[in-house]
Amino acid sequence: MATGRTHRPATRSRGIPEATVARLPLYLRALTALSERSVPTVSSEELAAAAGVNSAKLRKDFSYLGSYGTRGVGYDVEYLVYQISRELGLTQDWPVVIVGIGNLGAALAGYGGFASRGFRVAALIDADPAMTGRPVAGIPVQHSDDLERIIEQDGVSIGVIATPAGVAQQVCDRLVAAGVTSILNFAPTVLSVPDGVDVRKVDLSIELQILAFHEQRKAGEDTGADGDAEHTPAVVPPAPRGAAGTGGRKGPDGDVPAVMPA
Amino acid sequence: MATGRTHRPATRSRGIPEATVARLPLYLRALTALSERSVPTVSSEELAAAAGVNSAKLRKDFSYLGSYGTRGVGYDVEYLVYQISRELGLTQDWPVVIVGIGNLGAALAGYGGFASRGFRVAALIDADPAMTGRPVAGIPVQHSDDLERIIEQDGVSIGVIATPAGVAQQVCDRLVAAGVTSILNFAPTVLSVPDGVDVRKVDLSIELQILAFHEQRKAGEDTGADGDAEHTPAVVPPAPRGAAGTGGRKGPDGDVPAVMPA
DNA sequence: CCATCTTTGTGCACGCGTTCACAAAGACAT
DNA sequence: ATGTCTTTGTGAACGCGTGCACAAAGATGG
Repeated sequence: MATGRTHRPATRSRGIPEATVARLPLYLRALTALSERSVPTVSSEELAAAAGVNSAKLRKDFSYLGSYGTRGVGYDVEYLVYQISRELGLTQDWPVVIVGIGNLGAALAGYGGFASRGFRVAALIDADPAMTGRPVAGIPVQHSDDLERIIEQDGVSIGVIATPAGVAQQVCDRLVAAGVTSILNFAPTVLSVPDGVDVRKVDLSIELQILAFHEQRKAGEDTGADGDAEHTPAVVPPAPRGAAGTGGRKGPDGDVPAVMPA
Repeated sequence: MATGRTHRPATRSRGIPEATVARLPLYLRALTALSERSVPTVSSEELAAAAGVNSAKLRKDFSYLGSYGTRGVGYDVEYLVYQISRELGLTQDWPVVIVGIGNLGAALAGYGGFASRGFRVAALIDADPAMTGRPVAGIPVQHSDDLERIIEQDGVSIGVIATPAGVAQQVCDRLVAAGVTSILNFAPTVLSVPDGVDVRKVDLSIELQILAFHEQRKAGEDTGADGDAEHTPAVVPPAPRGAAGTGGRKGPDGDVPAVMPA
């Protein structure tokens, strides 16, 4: 997955393991699909297959929520949808603000998956005055000067940061100061936040780099060439020290405006 | 984090733990920033702070790559940048195709972080004939009929899926059949792929749901109200069974075109 | 050349997460 | 009512990842 976990030291909230919490949305999605097909019950085996996990893991996950299954039959789909939704807090309305309406911010604003799960885009915020008032995905963009007012007025507790990396920390600080306690960060930076605030990050570049690693390994196995070569001893290591080698100008990252971290 | 790991059973490629691989891009980013500021060396303590991790963890991570540090001094920034880049396979060019040029696909196409790390957008592909030929982020969109030809011709091994969920598996199958062995999936579906193919997924909706869970927990602790209520015994469970309760029509998800999974 | 001080590299212990494997629970048929 | 068969729920073992704490390595100063 492209998700970065937070520093949260595995606080095991309310006895439900973090790993389990991360899978609940997966089960919920699979169950919702079954529900729409009017399937009354599922076995752990079937549901696990649909969610792409091990059936034993799924049963253990559900056991943390309580005993909602019937032996010899399986789980009642509708009931389970309700229980998981409640557990995840999706039975209530969550107003969300998106800060940074560039390519990515706009794409996120137009995402249909928000409303379907109790998330409501309360506001779009951007620092560019030229954007102010312009409707994106049907919602008028507001200027970042009004950030605090918007947060407090609408009681927003979840913020999405889709700004350039350079301003992400500032935006984060303002969000937190205004009362936001959960942040989804798309900017390529490590955000520092006070205790009690959750941060999750989504980083396209990191995902690609991880894929590249495995891809390289696959290729290396075939050729046997450089794949398992010992760390090249001393030959041709790039000029150690000296003036910043690469390019000189600030790299394409460093404050990427658009999508994800580098 | 918004990243979903694959089913890969912790294959520990080449002796480097998967968890370490996932952090290397983080270190690399921090090191690149230092390099641009012409900082010659860093201690594990400093670098760890910049990357947002524990210093012991960082040292252990680096120990898997070899002994690149100097006791009493720290790590040579340039040298480490080179070593990590090489380890991640970023010293070579990785052509990437993006399939599904909707809001998200377009945002991804315009992402500057690609080129900076050896990733090159080789092609944008969409099934809508109206899109064909239209330039997005300076690259003309090609029709999905040509998918196989493009993959083989450019030797593409990494594919990004940003299509609606409904067609994601088909697209995935075609990509794999054409030779792609690494996939980054933004569609809200569990993709099944043959052995040897890596899949990572990015799912906005899941991230938000995880945040909502913790958010609810925080709120529950304060009021003490519903926060720790036992799973409501038998009262008011939503109509178990019966015609698909919710709406009837296919939900807003199910084949979300835009951004991420539900 | 020796002493001191800094910082790496790692052995070890601990805890979370995963998986196996099975007993218990209940549906269903007779 | 009883037996059989299916499927859950979970105890226990295992493995990975994390973090502590320290010895070894090397720089630096006298």
